Amino acid sequence: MTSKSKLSLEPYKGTRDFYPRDQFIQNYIFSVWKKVVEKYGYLEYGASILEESELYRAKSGDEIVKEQTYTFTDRGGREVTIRPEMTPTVARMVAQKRRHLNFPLRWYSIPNLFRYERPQRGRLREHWQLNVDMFGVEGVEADAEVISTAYDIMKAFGAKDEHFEIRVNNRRLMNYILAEHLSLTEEQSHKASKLVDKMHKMEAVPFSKAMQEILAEKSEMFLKVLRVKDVGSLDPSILNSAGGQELKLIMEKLKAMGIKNALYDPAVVRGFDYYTGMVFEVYDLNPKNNRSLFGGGRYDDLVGIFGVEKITGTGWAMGDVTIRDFLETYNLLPEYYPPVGLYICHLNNHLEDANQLASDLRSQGLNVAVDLTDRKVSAQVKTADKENIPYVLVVGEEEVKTGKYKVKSLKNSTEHTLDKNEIIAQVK
RNA sequence: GUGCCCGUAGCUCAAUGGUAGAGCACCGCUCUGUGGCAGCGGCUACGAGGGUCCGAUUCCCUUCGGGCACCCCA
Repeated sequence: MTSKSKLSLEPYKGTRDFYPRDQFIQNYIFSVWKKVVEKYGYLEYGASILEESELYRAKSGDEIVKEQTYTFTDRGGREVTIRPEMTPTVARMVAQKRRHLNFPLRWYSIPNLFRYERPQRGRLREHWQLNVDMFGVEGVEADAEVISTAYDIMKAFGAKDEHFEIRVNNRRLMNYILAEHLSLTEEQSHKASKLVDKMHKMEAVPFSKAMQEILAEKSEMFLKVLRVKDVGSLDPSILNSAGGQELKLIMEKLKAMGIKNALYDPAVVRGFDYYTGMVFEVYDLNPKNNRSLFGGGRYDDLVGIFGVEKITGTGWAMGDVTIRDFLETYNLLPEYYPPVGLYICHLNNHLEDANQLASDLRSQGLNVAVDLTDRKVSAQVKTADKENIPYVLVVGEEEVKTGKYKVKSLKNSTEHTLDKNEIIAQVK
């Protein structure tokens, strides 16, 4: 305890410190998220980071809770898990108050989530994630709307259609293809799905070969289905299945909404079992960084795990780490600026005057910081410059006498002599 | 959880089995009423522990940290 040098300066493994410039970016990302989803009428909710471990076991199984979450026993003997995702929590909240909530529900949240695993690019132990969900609408209109919110957020960040792609599929359709069209066993379906998930990462030949090993004589038939790029070109029996019709409708709606970079992709599977209908993933199209950014889908049976009547849901989630990487890649992050509009420097014996002026300006709604050091003026101004503060002025004998201040813009080096009211107009 | 690669100053890098240097950044001065430019000066490092060796930043092991791939994907 006495050894000061032993204390680490690093943040805990897989977590980040947010210095003001990092927090600025974080706030920017959050503000874009909020602005867009609130435009669609989504309401913000929140919850504790702690949940009973049982909640995740019911959904994901013992293995995942044990090996990939922060789980501990509290002093009352309860098993507790720090939330690794928000969906079980929101499903719980919806189930609990289902009689008092006004469906359809449009809800969003920006929780921080924790998972215990080895950190790597795009995947840390703590991250923040926008969760957008709609409950109580069974039709594909809800699916199309949630995809549309995802699209609008990408556009609000300044992404162009050619930067990303929305790949859409449907679980019901996939199940039809596997179980009805190909009449596969459970095991074959499972293995084939896992393989399909890797389709875009593999070369065509090894992929076909691997599929052959799983499906034998049926593999060619499946590979043919996987090659279909346009919903309309699907085998009529597939297209006419319930899942096929859903997919067709969603694609039409997205097109009607003016979303041009959405397309059918039979390779979109998504890891979790709880998806029951539409699934989608947003892909980064940068050749150097070709990967899934985020995604979501329809989960009509999830609320039912609480033993209540069926409440349908559809939604998606996007993490701050991956979107930040994406925005950096495309140079879409905003330039840093502090909330301070004016930095007041002062000469000897005029600190009181500087504080008085600051106080007056603050009461008029300006964000003003006073340099409280007795350093020379050049050092004070330099501080303002390094902090990206747009305006600076110096309080001295002359200013106090005349009530006029030389306000300098540090951006373009112009200087104007202004009184208080003029300062307010200028800096605001 | 598995495999491979990496760890020198705040950052990006260099040299070396005989304890290390640059650029940028930072602090100060030139410049006691105004930042950016320039000059001068200053600060800061071999991730940690152990082994081999007369001697280790360099070689070996462990550990911690980082990167990539796999696993998993919430």
